[in-house]
Amino acid sequence: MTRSAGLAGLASLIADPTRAAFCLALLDGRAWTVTELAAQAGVAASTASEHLSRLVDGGLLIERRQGRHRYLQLAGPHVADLLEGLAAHVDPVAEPRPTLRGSRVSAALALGRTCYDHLAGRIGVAITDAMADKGLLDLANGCALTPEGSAWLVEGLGIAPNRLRDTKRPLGKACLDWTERRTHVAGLTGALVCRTFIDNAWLKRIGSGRAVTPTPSGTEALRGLLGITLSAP
Amino acid sequence: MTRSAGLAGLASLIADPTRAAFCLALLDGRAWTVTELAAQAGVAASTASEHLSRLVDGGLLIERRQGRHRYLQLAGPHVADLLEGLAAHVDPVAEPRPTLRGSRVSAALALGRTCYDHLAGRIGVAITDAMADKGLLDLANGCALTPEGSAWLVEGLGIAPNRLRDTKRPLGKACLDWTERRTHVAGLTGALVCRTFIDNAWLKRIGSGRAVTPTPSGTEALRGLLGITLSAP
DNA sequence: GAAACGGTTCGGTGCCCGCCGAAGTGTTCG
DNA sequence: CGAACACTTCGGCGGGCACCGAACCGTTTC
Repeated sequence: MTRSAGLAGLASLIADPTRAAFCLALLDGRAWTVTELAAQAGVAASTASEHLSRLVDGGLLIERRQGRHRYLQLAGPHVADLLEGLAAHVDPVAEPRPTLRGSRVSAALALGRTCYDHLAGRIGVAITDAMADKGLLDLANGCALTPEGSAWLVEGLGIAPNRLRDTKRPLGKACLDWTERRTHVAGLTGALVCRTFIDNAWLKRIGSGRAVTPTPSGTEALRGLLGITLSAP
Repeated sequence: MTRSAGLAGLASLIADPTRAAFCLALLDGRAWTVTELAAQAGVAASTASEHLSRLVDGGLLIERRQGRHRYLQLAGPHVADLLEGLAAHVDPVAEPRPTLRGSRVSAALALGRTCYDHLAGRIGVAITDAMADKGLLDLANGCALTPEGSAWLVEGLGIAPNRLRDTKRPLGKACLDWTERRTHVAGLTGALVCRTFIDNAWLKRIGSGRAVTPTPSGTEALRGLLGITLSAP
């Protein structure tokens, strides 16, 4: 009885279209302000403020107050997993008709973007496929990291071995992409790969958005490490 | 925009306490009638009927009409995964104070039960732990099935190798148990193990409920195959 | 200090939805 | 055939909540 109330309470946080829009926007892992989110969802700032307070109270978001701004972001990888899991079960929805300006934006997003703390888009899928081909990931097992995969992260990417001993998070985890309709690697492995690529300046963010694009050294690294050559957009 | 509406629509199906109670009851994988679910949730049959129609329309449940009965069950493993994922994120809730009759029922459930199509409770956790100890599962990787695990399913449990080539479902998958607060193996592996134990009459259902208990031959099989000796309840 | 800005609080409005009981349909059983 | 049963449909009631604009508070800028 009380258990169903808890489940319903959690679901009701996401059951409003405006709050759902906030959650989807925040899935890029960055921190947004109240006004930005209000504009994104098309509601008044007062409405957004109330919704966001509910999401914070419900534990889905955390807030960081700074001057006259209030920055909001997802409360952690578990929330991102939760939202991804839900979003993956939404039946294939009618795509909004493409606009001229919209298609340029979505072309950049389709090439590569952050999905919370890992990579998605064509780049994310290509990395996943290449790692699976080399026996580093086991796609039949929910993108599990193989022993060879652990070794590759350490020797190929230069990740400290103790970084792989996260007690809570699964090493490899499948995340369903909604532009490619393909799974790509998330979990601790996805986060470490993304972080390495950004830290090494192999990928850089476009503007203030979540889209990312390879730098020249990144294009080289993708080919050298994984044999990936991205086709033109 | 339309994407957030889809996400909100899916969440709103679970956002009602009565519908959430239905979903939790159906998580045992069996088919229930409208009247049974209405009694379980404490609402009128007419109310339950309307709720259940919504859940069917939303794709979470499927129905099978048979005579004057309407049997309802989860639409598939993906729905069970979805609900498990949500339920796992509900913050540790105040346990309902135990009643005398209730404690006997929950003792049986705590020992062993079906959780959709795999095993949960102390039996489910014990099997998972034993398989991990023998190197058949990789707990750090989301309960992924190792190559040794595949071989064990075929040679130890007598499962046909082609049964392991399910294109869609992950082989191993972690499922969080809410009585043990421990992960246990789900996914295709969990389903095959559960099915083998039931088919071999190593476990039998208690009454019409979802609780299961080992038979004498099952106690023997648990010790012989995995070295498991269950302590008294 | 004044003006601009980001955010919050507060009334008020309208809509949606969960609930029930009563009446109706179809099935089973005697 | 009639009674019991499982379920559905309908009307009506009540509560909750998403939304907005206006007023207000604190910060930044000029």
